Amino acid sequence: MGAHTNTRTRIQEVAIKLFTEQGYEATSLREIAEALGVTKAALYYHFKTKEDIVASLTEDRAESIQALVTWAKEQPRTPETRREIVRRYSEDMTRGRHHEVMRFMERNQTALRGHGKVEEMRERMTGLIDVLCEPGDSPAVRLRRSMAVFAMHAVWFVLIDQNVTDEQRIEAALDVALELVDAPAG
Amino acid sequence: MGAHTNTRTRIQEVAIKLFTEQGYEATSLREIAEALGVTKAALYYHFKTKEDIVASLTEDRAESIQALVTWAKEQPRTPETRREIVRRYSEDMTRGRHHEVMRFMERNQTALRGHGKVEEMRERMTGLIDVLCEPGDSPAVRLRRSMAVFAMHAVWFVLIDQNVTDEQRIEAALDVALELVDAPAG
DNA sequence: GTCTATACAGGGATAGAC
DNA sequence: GTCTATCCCTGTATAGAC
Repeated sequence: MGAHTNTRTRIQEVAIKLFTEQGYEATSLREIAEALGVTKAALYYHFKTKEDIVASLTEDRAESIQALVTWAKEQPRTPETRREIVRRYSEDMTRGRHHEVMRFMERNQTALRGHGKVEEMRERMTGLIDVLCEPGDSPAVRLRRSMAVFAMHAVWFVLIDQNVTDEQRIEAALDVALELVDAPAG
Repeated sequence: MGAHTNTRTRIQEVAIKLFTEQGYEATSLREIAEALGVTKAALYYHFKTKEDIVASLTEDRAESIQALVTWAKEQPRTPETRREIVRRYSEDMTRGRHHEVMRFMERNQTALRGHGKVEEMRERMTGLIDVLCEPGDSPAVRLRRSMAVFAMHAVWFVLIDQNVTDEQRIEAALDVALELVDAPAG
């Protein structure tokens, strides 16, 4: 790992920041380059295209989710399994840049349409919702399970201007998500 | 109301469709014009800028939300008031293009940064969450209330490939949202 | 590994004819 | 009310020097 490793990482950091704040399409490679004090051409040395930067950002995340889904498929579909999926997912979100990546994807959904790696991630997310549901579940139950997962993303970008620690976020998300994956009261 | 009224409406219809499907930035005025069989310049007769098209789309929606928030502020902050807010919001979403507008906004959040009318709507949404909360509420409760509102949006764009009727969607959203605005069990 | 310079396409927007 | 023609800007991407 030479000096280029550092530059590559710095590009990723600045890119995810700007993509999230200003939008993917609204952020030009020139802006990213300027924020780093390099030129556009330097970026093209590290990433073949703009899309490639996004791909590099989502790869880790996709693997994590896939590992969880694979594990979940080997378990019985019980309430306790669902709770364990939620716990593992929540814990996973605290690692690396995972919640930043999810935020970036939530906020740029349409702009990322058709990007190979992004579509792949979308499919994995659908797989995750699926293992939280059974074929006969009502729309309300399916919605509840989707909201459980979304709550674990959303907690990282709602509750702004409140001063909330990371620990409080994790606790709040778990609380809400666990409630939502339990059978509806009734 | 001359023939231009029709064209204006058709522009809005095509615009919201393409903005939602492909993304706001990814959709050019040329595309919208071609889909309508007119030219870019024709669009500029009806709307001063691209941003203006978005503004025209969000105006009705912003007024609706504001009316609800104004009403809510005059009520006591009781569980029953929260439930009534949810019922009214849910009902409102079934009118006009409201849920299409929300979907469009959800999917293009960053791209719409800084657009006057869009920021205005964002503030109104924050106001809505606020009337569902009290100052001392925990992060978990605030998250729960945010998720209640989001569930009423999300139900219109999750649960795809299931064949779900509009009535079923409304029922499911109400079910989940009402649960989420009630005090946490505990 | 990073630069300058440049090609090339496509965007939003305007002027003025019909 | 809609057209053609055009301006100007910014985007992605590449070639080739250092």
